[in-house]
Amino acid sequence: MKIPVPGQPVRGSKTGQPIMALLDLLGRSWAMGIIWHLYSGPSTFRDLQDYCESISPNTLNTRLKELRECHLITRTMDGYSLTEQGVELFELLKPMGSWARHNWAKSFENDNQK
Amino acid sequence: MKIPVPGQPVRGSKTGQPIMALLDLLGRSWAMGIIWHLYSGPSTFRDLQDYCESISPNTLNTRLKELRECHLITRTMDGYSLTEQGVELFELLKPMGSWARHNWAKSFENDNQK
DNA sequence: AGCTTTGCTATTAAAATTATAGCATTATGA
DNA sequence: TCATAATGCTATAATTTTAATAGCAAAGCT
Repeated sequence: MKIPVPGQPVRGSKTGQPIMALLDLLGRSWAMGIIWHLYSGPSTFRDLQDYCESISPNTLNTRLKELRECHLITRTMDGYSLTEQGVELFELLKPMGSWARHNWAKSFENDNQK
Repeated sequence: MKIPVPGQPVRGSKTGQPIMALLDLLGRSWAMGIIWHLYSGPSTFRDLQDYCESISPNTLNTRLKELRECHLITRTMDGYSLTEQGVELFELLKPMGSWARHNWAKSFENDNQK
């Protein structure tokens, strides 16, 4: 799969609008999960495999490469970790966590009719 | 593909933590793009097809079903549109747009080495 | 009655993801 | 020092998603 770069054609935008490139990148399996997890600290490849219960090593490796080329993660002596930009992005993702818990999840409680 | 419901096993969480269910849902092709687009107003099925340049009708339909079952979009007389929750989620997604443009995209400008 | 728009379904092909095994380093430990 | 374990993967094949394309039924003009 082509790595989405702002300014170049990506899914959703022939001109590669940054937000579309970003959505393309993040909308791949496990991408956001990896970022989410790395915020709590650097992880080894195997840590990530454990965290992402059902990811295959191929996919994990592909995702890591993409995220690295897109400047969101990097390798350190302690394993993979977020770059400054990665942290910035996480900060934007973060509010989704509380919204999911406090608002979104609640709306499923009355889903027993159907 | 199983529709991710908070409280039930999803990719990334056997207990279905809300954020994981949300990331699973949004991390599917075009999901965030659809939400992004619908914020600008209700769209018909065909509008969405045009917007999501390369989506197939099957995938679009699948995604629409998922987003509907997860209370993020709904059908109105004008076509598909965001629910209140969908709007809330968009508001959380929105900052990513300016960050992508003003911060993230900039970091690619010096990527001509390699 | 014909033509268009809309919201799909069906079918097939291509691509992504998973599952599983396993290998080459580099510690670690006895 | 030699075995053992941890790490970061690659290879291969099976499965699942997604895309491409055609087309149809229902509703709305004209």
